[in-house]
Amino acid sequence: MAELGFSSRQVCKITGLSARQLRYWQQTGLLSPAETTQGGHARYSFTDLIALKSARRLLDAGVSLQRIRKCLHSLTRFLPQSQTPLRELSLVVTGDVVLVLHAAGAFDAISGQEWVLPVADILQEIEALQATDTARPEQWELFNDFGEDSGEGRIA
Amino acid sequence: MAELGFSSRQVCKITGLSARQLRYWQQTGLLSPAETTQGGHARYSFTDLIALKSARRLLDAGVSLQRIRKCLHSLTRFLPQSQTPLRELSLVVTGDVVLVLHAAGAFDAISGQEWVLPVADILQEIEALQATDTARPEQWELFNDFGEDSGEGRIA
DNA sequence: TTACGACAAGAATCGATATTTTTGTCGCGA
DNA sequence: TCGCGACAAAAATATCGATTCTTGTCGTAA
Repeated sequence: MAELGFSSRQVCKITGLSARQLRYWQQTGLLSPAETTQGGHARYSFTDLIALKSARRLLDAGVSLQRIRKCLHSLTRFLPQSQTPLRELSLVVTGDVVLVLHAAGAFDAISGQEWVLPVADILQEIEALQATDTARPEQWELFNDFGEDSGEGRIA
Repeated sequence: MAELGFSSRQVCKITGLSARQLRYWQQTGLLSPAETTQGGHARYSFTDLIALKSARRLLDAGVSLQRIRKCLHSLTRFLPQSQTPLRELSLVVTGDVVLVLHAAGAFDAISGQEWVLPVADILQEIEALQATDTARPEQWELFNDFGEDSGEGRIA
């Protein structure tokens, strides 16, 4: 039976999560232990550990459980699991958003929208629109030329 | 005088912004035309165009003007302009956050915090903690094994 | 045409409160 | 020891009204 997996105690130690959390997450269907002994004791798999540890990280990064659920739920829609080896993903987290970075771009884990503004490309875009005209771009100055707290934000 | 720059009309055409917006943005100090004719007419530089076009994109991506201001303001703190050639940046935008992607990671344009979870690394972490034990990791399944709308989000 | 001033509709933000979630703690029984 | 049920504190979310911010539109003047 020792081969069955990790006990909740072990999981707590490894993941840093509390037993209460494991129980609640199981109740709410976020993650149930891979197996259960006849006695009704949890046995978490190694895979479970990875999931739990990641969830823990998201929590630490300020993502609420609810948001984690949404993200997980959405990700299955946008990531045909066969396609991208999920182990190679990077999750970029801010208080409000979980972005998934893969090969080329990035997208919001909840909406699935892609939102990358390649700043450099904008130059070409403008040049394309105005093949004429004399002024030539010197530098990208969107974020330059204004002091610390001189006022609100100024572009240029 | 034609060399001075772009007229507001031209800018509107190129950027897709309205004249009203240009005026307001100038009033609020977000972006003023590089120069002004004696007659008091705006002359935007090419650099201005880039800034405006980027701002437009951010708006389109759902970022409010106020947020754009904050981002711009914060970015100057976190990006010593000499350091990173801003033209090489990518801005990743979601409804609430503007992330700046540079070389290695990503960070929130407002807080400046870095937030990347390299999913793959978590495996090693666990392995390090548990050099023993029999269960071996098969795959990253944090986002697998739950149907479309079978319930809330389930990890595994 | 270009800019300005003024008014108004539409958005976004802010604050305070109510509601729901998540987690800690305790005692009980297997 | 492990899990369960129950209660309560803490956290997150939702809601609603009051402000404030953006932008469109119009009329006027240079």
